Amino acid sequence: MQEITDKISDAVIRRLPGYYRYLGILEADGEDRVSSSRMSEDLGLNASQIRRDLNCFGGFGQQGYGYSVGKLKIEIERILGLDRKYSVVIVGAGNMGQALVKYYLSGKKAFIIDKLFDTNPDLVGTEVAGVPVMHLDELSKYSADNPIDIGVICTPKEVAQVVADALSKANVKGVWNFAPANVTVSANIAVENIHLNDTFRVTHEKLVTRTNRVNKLFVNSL
Amino acid sequence: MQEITDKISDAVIRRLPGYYRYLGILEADGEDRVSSSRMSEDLGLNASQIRRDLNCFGGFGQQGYGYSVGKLKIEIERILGLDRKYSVVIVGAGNMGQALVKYYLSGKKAFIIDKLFDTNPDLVGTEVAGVPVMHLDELSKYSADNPIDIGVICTPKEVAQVVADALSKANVKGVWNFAPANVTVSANIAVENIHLNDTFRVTHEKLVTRTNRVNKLFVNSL
DNA sequence: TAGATTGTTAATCGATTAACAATC
DNA sequence: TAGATTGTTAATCGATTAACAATC
Repeated sequence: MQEITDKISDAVIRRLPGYYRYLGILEADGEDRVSSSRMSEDLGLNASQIRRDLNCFGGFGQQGYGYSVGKLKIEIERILGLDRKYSVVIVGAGNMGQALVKYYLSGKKAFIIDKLFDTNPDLVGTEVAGVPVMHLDELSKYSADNPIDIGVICTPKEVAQVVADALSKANVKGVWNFAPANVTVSANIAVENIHLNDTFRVTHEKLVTRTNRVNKLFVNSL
Repeated sequence: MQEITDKISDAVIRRLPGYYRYLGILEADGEDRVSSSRMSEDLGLNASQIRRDLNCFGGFGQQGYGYSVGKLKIEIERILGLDRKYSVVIVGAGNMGQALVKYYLSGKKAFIIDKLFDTNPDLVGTEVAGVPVMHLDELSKYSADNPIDIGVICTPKEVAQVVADALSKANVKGVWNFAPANVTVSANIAVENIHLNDTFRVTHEKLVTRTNRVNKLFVNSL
């Protein structure tokens, strides 16, 4: 495994998924190579910045040629850890849990959704897109036999922390929390509080700000 | 309306929702005042940075006292534009659309979800948490009589751009796109491509990186 | 080879932090 | 008033951009 150094900044890491998505589009279009200046145009980023970003992880490019789309995509996939497989369980088989299964995580080969967990008797025993829904009480027993990499919380916020504790006991290695409340776990578990709510707020602020630059009338009428 | 200047950086704006959420918690706990040093401890940010952030918008604090929780919360609410009301329609009444209605946008007084739109005959004519589901073909007529501030795309990615075009024609002022594909609209409409997928990737990268700092064994075993 | 484009250094720009005078 | 804490300036730090030598 490649040594992950602390010197790669969050600013760089935040841009990687965008590069990855872009390279996927190029690949689908049958493009073999891409230069930093082409990427710069398409992504609206400075070409120097792109070269510098990609160089954080090693020299993927070739002078006079540019970058190989396929090779670069594979490298970024590796950096993002998407070349591995992760066992995922989702707690909460409501709309958000189901949306993740059917819509956002389906077809992502890195993330294998093994089980959904819920307490609703109408849902326990059913399947969502082929993924069985078990009762939350069975999580502990299940995890004893089936190591879980990532536990996803898609419950109402009132029970988010309780579920986080249950996931901790189930020895998950990371937690993605989609409930609109912060949860805490012990320091050896990675946790990401996603706060979709904040997205709305930031989004909206961006809306006002960005629009303001374009057309002041619009802001005032909004 | 307060003049929105261009000099407020994205870095500051990204922190505002966190301040807002934190102040809500303090308020619920019955706290009247808070100092930048207390916020610094609780939020893990530098106290200077917090004071500087809050000062971008005017002097909300008082020397020797700190900040009034209630007043500061109202100020940030105003800055984020959450003191207004926005007419929202959601296109796509599947799991993600329903999750937004029932789970993430319910109880947010700034965002009024007027209608859901879908093409599925099983859904058209039903209600989701009291919000009627109309056929997408009716969007144009509906919007002629009912101005829409924000159109939300919760469809499969294959139709995201078509829906974005329909929303443009319906004269929405902003678009939130939850489909995992970029959509483009004319420059006078604000668009936010949310890319929940990227959240997973970044999240996961953070997971690996952060954990690496804590416990190298963990990374290697993951 | 000549042209193109990277990798990388140096310059710039912006954001964070420290320090402290202002002031409640 | 004295103590506390902001608002703000100055110092530091880090990220972005420009420029160009290295090199394919």
